Amino acid sequence: MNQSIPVNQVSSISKSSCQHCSLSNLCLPLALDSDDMNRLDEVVNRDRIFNRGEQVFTQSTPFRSCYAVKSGAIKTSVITESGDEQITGFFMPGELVGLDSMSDDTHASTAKALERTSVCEIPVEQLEQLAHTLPGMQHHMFHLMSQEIRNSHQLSVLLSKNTAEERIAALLLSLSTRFQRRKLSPTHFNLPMARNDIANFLGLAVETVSRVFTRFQNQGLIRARGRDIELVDLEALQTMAQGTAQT
Amino acid sequence: MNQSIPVNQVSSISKSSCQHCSLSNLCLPLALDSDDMNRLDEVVNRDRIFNRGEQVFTQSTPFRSCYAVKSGAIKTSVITESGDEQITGFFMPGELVGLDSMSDDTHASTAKALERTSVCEIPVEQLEQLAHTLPGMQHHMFHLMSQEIRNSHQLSVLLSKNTAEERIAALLLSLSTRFQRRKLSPTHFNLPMARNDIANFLGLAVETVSRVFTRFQNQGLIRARGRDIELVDLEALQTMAQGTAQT
DNA sequence: CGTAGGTTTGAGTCGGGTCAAGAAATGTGG
DNA sequence: CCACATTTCTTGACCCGACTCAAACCTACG
Repeated sequence: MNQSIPVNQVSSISKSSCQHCSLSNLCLPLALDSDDMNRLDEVVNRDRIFNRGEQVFTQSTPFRSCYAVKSGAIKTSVITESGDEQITGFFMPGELVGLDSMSDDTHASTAKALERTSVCEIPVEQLEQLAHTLPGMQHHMFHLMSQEIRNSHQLSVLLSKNTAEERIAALLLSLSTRFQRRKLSPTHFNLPMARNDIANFLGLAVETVSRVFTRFQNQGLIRARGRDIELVDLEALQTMAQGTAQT
Repeated sequence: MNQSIPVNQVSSISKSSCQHCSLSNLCLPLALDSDDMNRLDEVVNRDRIFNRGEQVFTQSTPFRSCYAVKSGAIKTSVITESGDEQITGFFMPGELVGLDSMSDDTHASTAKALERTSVCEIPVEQLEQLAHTLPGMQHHMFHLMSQEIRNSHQLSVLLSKNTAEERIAALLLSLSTRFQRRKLSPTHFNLPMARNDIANFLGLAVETVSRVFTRFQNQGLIRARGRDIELVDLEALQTMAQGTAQT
């Protein structure tokens, strides 16, 4: 399904570049002119592929790079001392992973591919260097990081104020808008993550997630067959997710 | 209690500066040499005072500045469409407020003084400018922002994985380490916020917070008289808050 | 085709929310 | 400085949403 994005996967033909990447309007170069973009191109390590379940980076290991998702999907999570995992975010094509680690020299979280995923690796050192030389880049980095803060705050709101149904409605809508941003159908898509991951992310038990999905189905809000999801009644979902800004 | 911090409150005598501020090891200048610090000094608008309950900035209003807390305490919160408030953080002296707004030209949250509070106002425009000229400054900004992301992730973990008791233990310990960082007693301090705020922040009902406080008291973990808190059994609190990184 | 994840459904329990009502603390004005 | 008002905090009784435990059912894939 995600394969419909025309990213440069035919690595042999013509060196790929940020300029020609279909995700450039979502990813880093947003504010850069074509000259600056070439500078960015030089430091990016393209064509890194991870299979489902493989770790892109691991909590507490040295922090070297951020990663921009090209295709596929990634989840990030933190492991608590007591050993259990809390998923802190899902990252789709065009989104930048690893910003939470820029305060330290080790990764603050673990990133794992949810499906076969390709990423661009961007060494931090060069990134900071670049941000220093290009004001637009610095501004964009600030932008992305503060966006990340907001997202996390939104998650907190969700976790502390909303019911299971509201949380799930909100997640579905968030995914919907993100698919739309990539010019894909906002009402019919495949979930990149398992029920388990959804439950973990939203602070629920798997069983609860499952129950809510079937409840939504019975109410005619969605149609779900495994990971294949169709949002039937967007309106209803939106009012249900009420005060929940979409990520 | 907080008055013990020798910040420059006698505004008339000698122009105050970042260099002489007792909080400089917590606040912005961390990575700056004295020359750079002078540059910072020039753009900082000192001596802004807010009384308890006054707003430092308001969600959705134009974003112009970040604020470093000099004395007192601030809470930030986001208001959902459905009208209720979610507190996203408490900020103590030496901490920087407003970083979540750097992605937009309007504030992502509202900041309100919990008690009489003095802050340094730092215009963003100049801040970005400064970060651009001073690599150390840029790095420090990245550091602070990613720290903010981590904190927020920690909050998410707390909200989705921990019981009422664990959440409260974690908050108390977080406050404790922050007092300690300022060379104040880590075991005996005044809560800057009301029970209500604690409840809101931790996703609990006020009643629950109250109950847990008295339970802790009965178990001999703390001694609480209103906002006056004494941590009696740090050990026990720490094991209770187990997999919870201290902010 | 068989095994292992992943997903769904049911039954029972409990942590923490809600509602209600005092008790303290804090503020206000005369 | 005191009487009153208002907010904040505490305690109790009750209830419900979501968790746990348990078991069956898919579906993908070697």
